Amino acid sequence: MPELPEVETVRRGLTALVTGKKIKKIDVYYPKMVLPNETEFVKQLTNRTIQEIERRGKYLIFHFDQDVSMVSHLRMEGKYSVHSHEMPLNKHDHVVFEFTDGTELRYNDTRKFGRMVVVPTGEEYSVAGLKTIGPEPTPATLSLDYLTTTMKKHHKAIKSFLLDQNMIAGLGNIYCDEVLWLAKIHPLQPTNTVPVDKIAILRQKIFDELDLAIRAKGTTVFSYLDASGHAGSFQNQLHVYQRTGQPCERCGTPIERIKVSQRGTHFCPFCQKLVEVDD
DNA sequence: AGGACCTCCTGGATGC
DNA sequence: TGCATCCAGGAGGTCC
Repeated sequence: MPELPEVETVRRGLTALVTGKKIKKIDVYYPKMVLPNETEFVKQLTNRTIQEIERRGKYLIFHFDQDVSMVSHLRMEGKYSVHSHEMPLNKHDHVVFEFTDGTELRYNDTRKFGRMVVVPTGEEYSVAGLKTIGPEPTPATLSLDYLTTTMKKHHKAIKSFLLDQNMIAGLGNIYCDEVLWLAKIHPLQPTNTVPVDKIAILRQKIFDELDLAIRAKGTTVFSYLDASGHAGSFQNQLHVYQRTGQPCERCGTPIERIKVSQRGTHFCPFCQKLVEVDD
């Protein structure tokens, strides 16, 4: 499931592969995937040239000439790849952008959860999801003050808080579990009961972990690959995610798995104790 | 505010 | 072996 590091890896790969290319033709094999509708999507993007690819949280934003942009979310299993026009399509290739140079950008998505929205440049943030997105998790954009203030306002489980893209952008199931283990916070700890010193540690762990993961070109889970078809390697640096029953690297206690916000959640019951706090 | 649950999807795992 | 059923999950939605 691509999260911030994986989407950033895709953005970098695609930037190198398709910047400057002009779209000649678009084939949509699963119309629900493109918005506002297939006709408008194809009309707006045909003959446009890709100028820049941006990322915000887990969203990719393609900027074209003529003030046209496309907001793309990979959701669970979305993948972009670049091939020559002659290469046969793969199963689950749903949208194909054919360029004037004989190559094409293909969007493949087994579960069909991904969506692409074409909008006038400047209106990207009117797209649902981006409209209310929280700060980017970098030292410059996610201040300790914001995090402390916001966390004091919410009573829900810290894992649910971290997963909420309106609170902080970019974290998904894998990195939430990882940063909570790193910061030694129980995933069910009510957000407003996390002590200030722990909040500062958590914030720093988020920055460090995302930096590390981006440097490893993301985590490869199931079928996820980057834009050039290469697998990331960060799965080798995970401490708790999908390690149920294996010993905690710090204390040896078997990692446990529970459900939080409908998500499989992994943690060390010894290192990450639920702290009772009156509030 | 936030939990509980549903929907969208498919393939891999599990059950018998 | 084969068929049925369950499960995973990001985000958006409803209901209470």
